[in-house]
Parts: sequence; structure tokens; C-alpha cells
Amino acid sequence: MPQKITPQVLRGMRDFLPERMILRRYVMDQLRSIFERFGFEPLETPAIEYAETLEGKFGEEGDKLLYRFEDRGGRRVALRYDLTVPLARLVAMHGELVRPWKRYHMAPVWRAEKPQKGRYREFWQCDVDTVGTESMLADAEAVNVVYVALRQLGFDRFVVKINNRKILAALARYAGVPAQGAAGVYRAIDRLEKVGREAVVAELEGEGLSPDIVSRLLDLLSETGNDAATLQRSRERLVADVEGQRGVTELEQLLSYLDAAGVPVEYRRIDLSMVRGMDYYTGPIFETAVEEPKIGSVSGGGRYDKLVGLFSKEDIPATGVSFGLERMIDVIEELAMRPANVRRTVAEALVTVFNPTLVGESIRLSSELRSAEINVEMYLGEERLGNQIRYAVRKGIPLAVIVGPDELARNEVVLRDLSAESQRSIPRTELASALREALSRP
RNA sequence: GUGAGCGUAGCCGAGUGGUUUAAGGCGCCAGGUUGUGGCCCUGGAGAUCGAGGGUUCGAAUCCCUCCGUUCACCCCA
Repeated sequence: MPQKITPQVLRGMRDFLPERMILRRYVMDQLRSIFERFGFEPLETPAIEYAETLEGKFGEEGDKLLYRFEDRGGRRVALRYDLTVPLARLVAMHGELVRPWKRYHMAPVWRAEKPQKGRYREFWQCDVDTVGTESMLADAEAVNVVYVALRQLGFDRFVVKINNRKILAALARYAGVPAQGAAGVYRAIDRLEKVGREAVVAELEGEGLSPDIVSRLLDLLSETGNDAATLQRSRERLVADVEGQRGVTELEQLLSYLDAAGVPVEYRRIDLSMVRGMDYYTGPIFETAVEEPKIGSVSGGGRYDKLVGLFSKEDIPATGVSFGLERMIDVIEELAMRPANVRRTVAEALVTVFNPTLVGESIRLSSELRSAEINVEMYLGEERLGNQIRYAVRKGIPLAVIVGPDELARNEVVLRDLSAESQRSIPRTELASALREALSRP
């Protein structure tokens, strides 16, 4: 025998066993159907891109987290870090796409981070993006999709925070910070909610801002009251800043569209201190955090009007949001939001094998039920009935079918409901419909 | 990337240098019970104590390195 290989998975990466896989598939099925209901089209792109395609798009931190290597042909390549940059690359390559173009993409991405709760090195994003329009209708739709999807999945305590990079940039100018130094200011104000005003004051003054400016900046950021008032105050403060004014106007439009779409105000909020890390955002930005468990954001996104232009002669505006699949799953599991009809296993019934002479009968029965589109597992062995029933119970198969000599003689079968611990004999010809009824299936 | 905690059978977990040839519980296997699971009884299998190295007469227990995991920071889905 050769040396045994220690079985292990890479740090931050996981296997998904069937029970969890069924939950993941349920969540993705829900998202897919909602995305398609909005008219987003399916798309897939390669997991690996040229490194230069991805480099420099995610901010200083992001770049360090890229999985980079050299392929057999000596090409510098990288695993995709998100689904947005590959989309921009694709759009630049496919001028034939009819715009505005809407697509969804559910796929794994990789980031070489230090893993912790809700943070993995390989995780799935479920993105919807709209390419080719500057209209706030697209941004409003993105927020609407977040609202509809999370509600559909049973989320309740969440708020989509909305801000605008244009306003953020205007605030930085207002504070007298050169464009290059803006990142530090963003970082500080993003921490407002987390560390409190005093810590942010210290950090901003550490950046070299005058106490007077810092104080005015924070007054503006700490705006409470309704969204319209927040925007109105911003407009007044940033009166001399054309881009800032435009940012305010964008959010005003966005809010009016959200009203029309019926996204309730309690599920969305203008938050001028919300920043987001990606370098490529140019307009409205979104982030959705759940109040519990403490897991960070389950969704994030924004407008990126200059990203396609990095790959192409012309700038093509785009906006969209991303859902973090494993974070949604983590919430669903922790809050016991898994619906009862999402079973632990796929088999709907176990056809037992009574004894060696009746094996053929069980095989025929299984085939019949499969033809009737019922997920049937036949017991693969000839153990005593008790063990077969036990097997079904342990796996979470809801029903068992038993054919013994008595039933065979009467052309009947026993249908046992494993959770109710009840059973009845029924004519064999009625088995499929009886199963469907027991499973509450049409 | 920085700092801290943890790592004992499939799972939970006792044990912190010497009757440990490593408790206990869940789970698993067999039988009691050869037409039916969840309860009960009896018996059984399963652990290089995360990996490697070191200290010691003696290491699951102390030290070092690595791997994994959790938490915080950072950042984010």
C-alpha cells in the first residue's frame, strides 16, 4: 500500500453535504425565479481570468486578496474576485448585446482572506446587473430585487442602506481633502456606526482635517430624520458642488421609484456614512445588513459607470447588486428559516424489499412510481424490514412502500407515513396518486 | 495580513506530566424482537489524543513549528 493521503479541504473552503446542498439549491432556485421574473437573463463566465483583467479594480486591500498564478502557458491568471469585473470585460467584448442588457450570474468567487464566520475563501455570489443605462430606474430595480428576494426567502429584519459615491466625493471635497486622500476619509466615516463619533473625530483629525471641518462633516453624516430631509440637508450643504448636487438628485429619483415599486420605507434607508470597498463604484451604492445574526452584509452593490470603459473605447454605464449565498444560508440556518417543505433528502418514498423472492416486485413498483414522476428510492439490499424502515427514517424519507405476500395476493401495497407513524393498504393502481396526495403534490 | 482562544472515536465531551491498557453521552453494529423505525435490555466495534519535532525515567497533559478552526482588527458577500 502506498502512503495514505490525509483527507483535507483547503482553508476557507468547504464541502457541501446533501442536506445543506438541498438548502443551497432551494435558495438559488428562489433567486433565479425572482431574477427571471424581472427579466434578467442567465450568464456564466470562466472562473479564471487574465490577472490584468482583475487587478486594480477592488481597492488596495482587494488586490492583495486575488488568487494569482501562472498557467502552463506562462500566462498570468487569477481566479475571479467577483462577478462584476468579468461582466464588464464581457460587455466590452460583446457590442452586439441589446442594451439596456440585464443579466444574472450565480457562481463561486475566490478571495484569499483569513476565514471567519460568514467569510470564506470560496463563496458564491448571486448577481443581477443592468448594463447600458444611466437611468435610476435600473438602480431602483436593483434595490427592489433585493427587497423582493430577501422577503421571499423569509428575511424580515433587514434594511437596504443607500448612499451615493458622488455625494461621498463631494463630502470629501467639502472637507478639503484631495481626491487621493479621500479613501482615508471614506474609511473613517464608514466606521461611524461601529466606533462612534468620537473615534471618528480622532481619526479624521489624524488625517489632517481641521476640527471645524470634521465637526461640520459629521453633523451632515449624522443626519437623522427621514430620507427626504437627509437629502435636502445634503443639497443645502453641498450647494456649490455640481457633482454632489447630481448625486442628491439621483437618490431623490431613486427614492421616488422605490415608492412607486412599493418597497416599504422600513426596509430601506439613506445612510450617508455607508461607503463600500470596491474602487469601481461611481454613483448610488447599496448594502444590506441583517440585524441578527452579526454576519456583515448579505447583499451589496452599486453603480459603476466607468468600469466597462477600462476594457473598451466607450464608457458603458452599469449598476447592480450581489447577494452573498453563504451568508444568506448562514442566516437561514441560524434563524431556523428553512421551510418545512425543503426536505433533508430528495427521495420522496422508499420502496422496501420484503424478501428475496419479492425483489422483482419492488423493482417493478419503483419503476412505475418513477414513471409517475415520484422520487423513489428502492432499498438496495435484503435486510429485515425494520432496518429498511429505520434507514428511511434516518434519511428523512417521508414515506415507505411495503409489498409483502399478503398485499401481493390482493394486488395491494402498504403505504406507510413515517412521520405520522400510520399506514394503510391501498390498491396498487392507486399508489402513485396516494403518494402524491400524501406529499401534498399536485 | 495582525492579535488572542481552541483542536481528545462520525458528533458532543471528561481528563492539565505517573494504576489512562484514554471516562461518559449521542450515533453506529449485533442480538433480545426472521411483516415494520423512534422506547427498553444485553453485547460489540470504533482514538497513531490535529501533524511533525523537542524536553523528561515517563507526555493527551510542558516547549517549538506547521495545519485546521473560532473570535477581534482589517476588509467584505
